[in-house]
Amino acid sequence: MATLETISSVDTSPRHPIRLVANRTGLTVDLIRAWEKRYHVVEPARSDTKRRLYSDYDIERLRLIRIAKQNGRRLVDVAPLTLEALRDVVSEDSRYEVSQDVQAEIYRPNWTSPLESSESADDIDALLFSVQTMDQHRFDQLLQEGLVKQSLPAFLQTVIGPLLAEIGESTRLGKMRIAHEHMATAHLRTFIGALRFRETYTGNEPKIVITTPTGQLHELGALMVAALVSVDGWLPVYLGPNTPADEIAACAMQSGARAVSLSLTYPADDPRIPTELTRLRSQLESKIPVFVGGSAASHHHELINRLGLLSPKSLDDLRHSLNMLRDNRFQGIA
Amino acid sequence: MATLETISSVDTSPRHPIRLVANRTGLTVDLIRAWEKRYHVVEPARSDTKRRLYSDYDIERLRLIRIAKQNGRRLVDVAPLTLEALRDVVSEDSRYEVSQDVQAEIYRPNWTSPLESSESADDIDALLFSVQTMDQHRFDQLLQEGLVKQSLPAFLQTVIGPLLAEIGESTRLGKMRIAHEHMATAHLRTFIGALRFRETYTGNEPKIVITTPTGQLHELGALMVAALVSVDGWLPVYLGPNTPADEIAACAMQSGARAVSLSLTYPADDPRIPTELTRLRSQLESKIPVFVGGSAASHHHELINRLGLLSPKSLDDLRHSLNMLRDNRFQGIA
DNA sequence: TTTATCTGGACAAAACTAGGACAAACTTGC
DNA sequence: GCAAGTTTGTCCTAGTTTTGTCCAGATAAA
Repeated sequence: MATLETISSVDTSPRHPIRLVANRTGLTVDLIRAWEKRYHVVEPARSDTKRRLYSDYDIERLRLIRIAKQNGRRLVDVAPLTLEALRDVVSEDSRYEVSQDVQAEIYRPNWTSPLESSESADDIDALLFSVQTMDQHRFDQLLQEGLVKQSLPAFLQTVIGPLLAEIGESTRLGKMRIAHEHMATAHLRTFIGALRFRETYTGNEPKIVITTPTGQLHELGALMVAALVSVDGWLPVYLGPNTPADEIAACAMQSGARAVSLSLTYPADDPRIPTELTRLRSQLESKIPVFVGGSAASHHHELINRLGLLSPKSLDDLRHSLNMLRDNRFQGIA
Repeated sequence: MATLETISSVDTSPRHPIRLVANRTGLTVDLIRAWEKRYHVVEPARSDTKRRLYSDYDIERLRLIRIAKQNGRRLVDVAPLTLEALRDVVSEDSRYEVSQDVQAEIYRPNWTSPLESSESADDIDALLFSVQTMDQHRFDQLLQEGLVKQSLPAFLQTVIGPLLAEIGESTRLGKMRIAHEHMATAHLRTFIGALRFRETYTGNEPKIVITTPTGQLHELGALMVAALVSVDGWLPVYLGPNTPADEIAACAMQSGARAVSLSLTYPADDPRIPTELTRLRSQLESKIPVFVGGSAASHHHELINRLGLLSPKSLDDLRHSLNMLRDNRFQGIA
């Protein structure tokens, strides 16, 4: 539960000086102050000597407002919005289309006393049921609702991850048809892919190449990573599944990426994996870390260590390492 | 903020400044004002300082009028129309927007001949350039802009189709890296997948199962079909690529689909295709037509005829057949 | 000491508004 | 086929609002 708390909401503890906020958001120091003066865009806490101290929440709001302005919004209109409302606005605008967002209250049934621990479990059951009845519309609806209820990282970890595991298991045991699995996978591909549009783009984000190596055809894990890291201010260079090592390296070079993330799921013992990982590591600058995740990563534990690749224990672990790297506090292999 | 109402009707609350409207519709600020001055095309609300504030309804009208104009309509004629009337006009025009023979060529790209010149050639060049420079943000932006300029069917046929052919060709000739192709494919997968959300859902739509058979891993063609048919009031049951025949049939049965559409692209001569198509046809009710499209469909011409499958000559041909089927005027094999 | 941040105000650039001018493209009438 | 009229996109001017940048003097941090 403690870990869930830390990832389910944006940190509101005030600690960042204005200079850092300016660097992180791409705004000038003067402008941040002017916005505060005129529209109370953010009202940072103060140190005992009146220095402004911004929280992660403030920074995220400023980044979103910058994007909203770029999209043609007026400061007056966006300044009073909450973080969630801002996300919606930016998401809607950057897609140039009617928002697909659904207000959770309308569809949320009258659960007067939901059990805390099983709340996500109920969601997953409902999702599984909609898959088995091939009710696509309900499936999409449930995904949207689930996302409204919690933050994106929490949603991916508590709903999407377990859902994928359940669907895979059910199909393997014959409780569900391959057709059901296909439908769910296709919809999740669309859904998670669209999540990246919710996030902001300033042009200053550090880049990370995300893909799966040759032979690995399942891309949902990689796509989840892409959605996840964009929350933390990275720009994912997403290449889809099944990318040869040479191409990954070339892409990292051309795009100037600061990291590479691979996802291994199935088949776990593909004989091409050692070759590909070795080639990738040798062709990449050594200062660029390679993260290897996914359910099949543990099958290659020894190889990963030998090559000096990184194998985060969880999505949270990956996020943490990337945050360190982004802020130039990365220490390499733990 | 978008609520559920947005799904069935368009929001009329005024909140968008003119710059944002210009961004979304592709019109210039001057032009929007000129249209208002001359024909009262839209009469936006005003802020307390006389700034124009447009509603979603206004934006949708402007977007449709832009398309109608591009199709040769005069402003005087379309300016007074309601949103619904405009939709009808645009939908009717889009049927004749592209000449039949050009469509056939594009839908079934000839990999050895270069792209024919068209109005969209500049757009495609810009898209190709953004792929080669790995400028993902620009790529997405260009896709959005392209979609604003014309109707969805026309956009898929004049931009997306040729773009895919061009990328494939460039990669084959070594002018482009595999990494570039991967990035473009991944983004297009997200983009086209998200298009289906634009359409409305009443629950009464006839369903069509859309997928690719075992061995066919490229799903973009199938996904384009899914986006396309939803414009004409079908509900696509999209299964992603690589679905076994038994599963397609089971899915069609469970969902009560009235048609099945398959896309064949690569490899064109996969030995599993005859078996799979035969199995599918034998397991499906005979009244359910199976459409087989994609660049590799012509390699199986004889097989398709023998099994009584349908091979539309173009995306427009497919749309036409489906419209007939939807209205119960379908005559079977042409 | 030097550098960074603070407040409050000044100023200028950018964006918007209204009204009108103009040329290119298109239509109509002969 | 040509001239006259109409339609339409773009541009201009001048006044207002909104927004970004800069400055001065004071205080705090490195």
